This record gives sequence, structure tokens and C-alpha cells, in this order.
Amino acid sequence: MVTKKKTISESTRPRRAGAGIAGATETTDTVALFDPVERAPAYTKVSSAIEHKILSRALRDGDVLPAELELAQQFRVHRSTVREALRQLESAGLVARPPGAKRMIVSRPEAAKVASGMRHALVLHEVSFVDVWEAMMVIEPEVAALAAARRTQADLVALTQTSEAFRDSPEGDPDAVNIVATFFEQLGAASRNQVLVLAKQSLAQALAPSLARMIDTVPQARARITDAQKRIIVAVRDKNADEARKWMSKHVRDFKRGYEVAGISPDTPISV
Amino acid sequence: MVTKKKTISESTRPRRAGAGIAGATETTDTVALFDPVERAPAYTKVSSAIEHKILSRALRDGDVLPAELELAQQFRVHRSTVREALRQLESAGLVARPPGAKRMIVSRPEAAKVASGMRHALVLHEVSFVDVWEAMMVIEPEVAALAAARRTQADLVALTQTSEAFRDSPEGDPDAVNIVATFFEQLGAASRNQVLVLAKQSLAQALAPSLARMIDTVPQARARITDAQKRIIVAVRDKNADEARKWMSKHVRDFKRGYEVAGISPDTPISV
DNA sequence: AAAGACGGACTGTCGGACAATAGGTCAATT
DNA sequence: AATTGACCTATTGTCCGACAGTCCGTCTTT
Repeated sequence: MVTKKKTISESTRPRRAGAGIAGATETTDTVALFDPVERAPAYTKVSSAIEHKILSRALRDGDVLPAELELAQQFRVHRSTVREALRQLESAGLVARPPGAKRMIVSRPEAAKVASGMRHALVLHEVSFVDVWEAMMVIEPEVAALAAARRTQADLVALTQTSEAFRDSPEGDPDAVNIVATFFEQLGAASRNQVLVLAKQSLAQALAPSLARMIDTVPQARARITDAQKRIIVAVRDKNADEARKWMSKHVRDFKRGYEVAGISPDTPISV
Repeated sequence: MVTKKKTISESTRPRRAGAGIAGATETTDTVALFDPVERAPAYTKVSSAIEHKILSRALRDGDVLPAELELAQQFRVHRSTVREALRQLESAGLVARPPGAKRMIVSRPEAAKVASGMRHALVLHEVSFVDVWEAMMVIEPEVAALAAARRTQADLVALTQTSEAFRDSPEGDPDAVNIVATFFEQLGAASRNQVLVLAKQSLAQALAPSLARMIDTVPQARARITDAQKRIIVAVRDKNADEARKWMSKHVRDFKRGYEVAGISPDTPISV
């Protein structure tokens, strides 16, 4: 095993010139005379073609795709090949089948889909708790501030309900951390910034399993979380961005303290 | 067309109790006596099964998958079915085929993969420039600060090279914005936080097309970018987190000014 | 108008087939 | 000894064809 601790991003070399540390991908030292001949399987070409049509908005959200057989005829490939392509697009969230419908429709990848992809990456790269926590420390306070500035009445109601649900959740409720995650989600929605929502969606989820242990281990955790949520809600209600940011910051920081108290190492990789 | 402007996150209702606005999913008002019978196609079951083995680390990064035929026999399905499942996993980045290899190997989703999924979502949800910019304003300065604290000599070299590459890039070079994106990437790598890298990776990329226009339109843009990069590099070199944060903040803020000068509306949806 | 009966259009899955090729083995060649 | 070529096998990429299940609209029947 050579690449013991390779970074999650392998593509971080400059994209042009000044190569420098270049990896040994060339067999010879001579300059490559030919480009590698492109040899992509048909199913990839088909899915790329459709993907392109979707991204360029030639196919729009909600449009029904032609039937498999028709696609097969248009692309001049076998239906099986089309199906493989469709599975790729399906998994990417670019097409979907409404439950109990026959034809596939073009769809935009839901936040949940993107988030789950991100979670997979986090888990498999054995990202540690501190890394996630650090990211939350960066993002969540600002999201809270934005939410305070932009929240609607409905946001406020939702947040309050969620917070109450957490407060009232029974002691060892395994669902409690989901409520915490929901709180973060709703705050994200209130921030009215879909990019941040997308970026942060998987964070609280990724933390969930270990967070559950923490909450069950540290007696005062529940009270502190409830309190923080309450303060954040007040700040958001008053449209007080600074307060919201401050309390969210405290709130997230508390997570780490909780982990320390619970004796969970900050290097614990997050799990499924 | 009913859902004209539905939000990117559809799953933002509290996950338990306090339902309230509940949608009309029940056909009757009586409590559901039966759960809907689960009817997932075989290819999904197969891919979930494999996915689970991968996420639980029973299959590890680099392991070769059994041949399609063998999988088919184990799952008692047809090879085509297995192939459809594999296409799903492939598209999710959980398995991959090293160029010019026959068997599939288990792999961890690369940052690029996750980022491209995120970019698709951003594009298709017609996220506007300001949204992306806002997210960058939140994330990038902190990443710069972390990078300043943790950078290695190699990071510094890479950043310097990239910055020089940008400075020396010819006037109308369409590749110039890629260099800018690379700069952000490298800074992310220097921050040593893979979560943030993942979260931010697609941002600069998403901006690229319109950014290119901006650079070509606003005469002083190149100089300002070069200058900002230089200042950031200095701060990172000196491990001065505050300075790094400050200059990155200015740098990103400048993007918006550039757009204004170029007369590009902040509501321009980002494109492919 | 509600409830069946019917038929067409597709999808999900299967069985089988075949060319192309990555990779290994082993002998012939330089 | 290292390279090349010949040969074989396991496997993938693609195709053909088939059939049951099911969604959906239409046409009856009550």
C-alpha cells in the first residue's frame, strides 16, 4: 500500500504548465507524441449525451424521457445499453421515476441526493470528527446569521416546533439527533441560500451517529442543546444576525466540548 | 406545472410528530393499517447490497469486485441486472475501473466526483451568482485562514506557481479562470480539511463561465486578482491567519464588484 | 356514474450469444 | 536475461429475442 494517507482531492496539481512534482504516469521521458485514443463504452456515451441535453436545458425538469426502446433506436444501440446509461443518470439524480409511474422523467438532483454522495465520500475517506466539526464552525454561524436576516414567519414556526420536539423527546430516544439535524436543516432553509444548504446538508448527518452517543453519555448535553436552540430562535425571531451567529457558534463549539467530556476522541472517523 | 419554484431542499419538515401541515398522502383519514409494500427493482437491491458492503468497509478501497457473472450467480439474478447495479455504483463513484483494466475495483468517491454532482445541482436549480458568491464569502476566508495555519512548503510552492501562471497567462486566455479555480483548490488542500475542500470544490468551478466573461470585460480585473493572490500567498507564507482571511475576503468581495462593473446581473443563474 | 373488462405501451428481468481484450503462460528470439 | 510472439482463458461490452407484470386509456356493463 503506497498511498497510505493520500488526500481526498487528488486533482490539486496546477492544471497547466509548471508541473513540478509530476507523478510517473509517462512510461518514457519523451514527450507524448499521441494522445491516448478515447475508448469509452457505449453506455457512457449515451448517458453523457442525455446528461448534456439535460444540463443545457434542452431537456427540462419534468419532461418525460422517450421510452427505452425509442432511445435505443435513436442511439442505434440495444435497449440494454440504454438501460445501463439510464441507471447512471438515475444514480446521479438527473432522471427519476415518480413512484408508480412507468416513464422516466428528467429531474434536478435533490439536495438529499447530493448530500448522500458527500456523506459517502466523508465516510469512506475516514474523515474525522474534528474535520466535520471545523467545517460546521465555519459554515453554521454564518448560515444562522443569514437566516436571522431572511427568515419568514413559517421558518420561525418550523424551527420552534423542531426545538420543542427535541426538548420533549424521551431520554434515550435514538431519534433525538435526527431532530437536531432537522434544526440545522431548517435553519439552512431559512437562510435562503441553496448553495450553503447543499454544502452543509451532510454535515450534521455525518455527525449524527457519534453525536447520539455523546448526547446519551453527557448528562447536561440535552439541556445545553435545548438552551442554545432557544437562544438561536430568539435571535432569528428578532432578526438579530450577530446574536444568531454568536449563539450558533457557541452551540457548535459545545459539540466539541461534549465530545471531550464524553471521552470521544476528536480523531474518531465518522461512520455510517 | 404546479411546482414552479420549489426549493432545492424538499425534506425540511420536522422528521417526527408535530406534523401540522401534513400533505394529502393518505387516501383515507383512518390510520394506515398496512405499510406500502416495498417494491424495489432487483438492480436497486443489488446495488444497495454492494453499496452497504462498501460503506461498512467489508469491501475496502482497492478490492477487486467479483466478476459480473459470479455476482449474478450469488445474487441469483441475470448478468444484465448486475450490470445495471454496477452502473449505479459506478456513477456514485463507489466502484471504478482503472483505465485499461478489466475488473472493477472498489473506490472512494473522489472530490471531483462529488463536486460535479453538486455542480449539476447548482446549475439545474438555477442558482444565481450571488448565492454562490455568498457561499464563497462564508467559506473561502476561513479556508484561507486555516491554510495559513497549516500550509507546508509544498503548498506554498504550488500556490506560487499557480499564481504566476495566472499572471503570465495571455490576455484572452480561456484557461485563465481555470487557473483561478486551481488557486482556490490548492488553498483548500493546504487547509488540510477535506470536508471544506469537498464543500467548496464546486463553487469556483460553478462561477468559472461567468467569471471568464467578467475577467475579459473588466480591464483591471486581472491585475486585482493577481494582487490579491500575491497578498494571500504572503499571508499564508507568514502563517498569518488573520491577514489571509482578510485578503481572501477582499478577493472574493472583488468578484462581485467586478460583476457589477461588467454589468452582469447578480441574479444571473450560473451555467454549465 | 361506478365498476369491470380489454388492449397497447413500457418496463423489469431473463436466457443465451459473440466479438474484443486484459492477463497469464510458455516457448522462440535477440 | 530481457523481449517478443503465440496462445489460452476469464471477463467485459454489446446485442438479440422473449415474456410477465403493470400503468393507462378506452370501451362495456351494470
